[in-house]
Amino acid sequence: MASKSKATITDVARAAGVSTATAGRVLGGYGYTSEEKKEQVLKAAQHLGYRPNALARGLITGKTRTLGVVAGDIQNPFYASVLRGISNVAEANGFGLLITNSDEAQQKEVHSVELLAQKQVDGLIVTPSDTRKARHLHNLRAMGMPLVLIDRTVAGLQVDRVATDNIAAAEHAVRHLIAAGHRRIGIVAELADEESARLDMFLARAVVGDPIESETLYPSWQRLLGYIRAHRIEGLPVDPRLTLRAGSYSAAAAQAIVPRLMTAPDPPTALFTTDGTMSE
DNA sequence: CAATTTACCCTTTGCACGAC
DNA sequence: GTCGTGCAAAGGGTAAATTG
Repeated sequence: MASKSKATITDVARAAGVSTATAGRVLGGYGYTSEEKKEQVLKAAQHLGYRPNALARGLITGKTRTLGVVAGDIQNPFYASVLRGISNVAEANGFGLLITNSDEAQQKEVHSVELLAQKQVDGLIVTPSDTRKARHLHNLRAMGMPLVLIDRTVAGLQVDRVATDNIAAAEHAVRHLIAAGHRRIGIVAELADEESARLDMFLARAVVGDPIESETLYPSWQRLLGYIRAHRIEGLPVDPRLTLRAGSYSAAAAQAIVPRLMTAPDPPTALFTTDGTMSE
């Protein structure tokens, strides 16, 4: 009798001889209940194999106790460790997680956000794939959806963000290399070819020390900026020929491009990469 | 036949009432 | 006044029933 269709609060209430309200108060842990009824209800629930219906609960409370996460690529070790942390905190607070990949493509990110919003998540954690325009994220805020950005920011979007100071970190790392005696330090960056013109302009400005709006730069550009600033601080020239554009953050992309630099005349004595996966 | 209304899904919660 | 309990409504969307 207990197995056919799933037991509801009504079934438990009937078996325990109480109202659905009382059964609900025991099972949901809200309101007042006597020890006696509590025992009866729990016993009946156990016997019937009752499992709360989160859909119905969410319908009336307006909460799902579920968070949505849009990661770039969960196979990337960076996202894996970020997700691990999110998962730990969510679980400790009684929240579930819905995780999607954007593959760093905004179209997929928009699709993911829409899907998670339809699933009625209570909040979203997103690594925005485009730091300059993100209408869908602005819309989320306008509709009151709690939103936290990871790793990157979006121009004009006032929300909390968890990120590292990429510029300072890169600057620190490169100065460390300089202090160790290196004078020609190569940099392998994710930078794609189609951004080539913008990058050249960016490089030129950074090298002469123009103030740069660095908040909305991609992390790899921020690290490049840190690399350049370290040179400026230490009074070393930046040789553009030492800047390699891998086009992606994969180890394979780095492997394909680094030998060209190392076999050229006057090769670098140290290498700095803008992404952890490339240094493998 | 299309258009509109009703009935449900399952749980939580406001309200009323009785007991202490 | 506080606690314990039950009734009934509500919540968003849709399938089913009813209306014109």
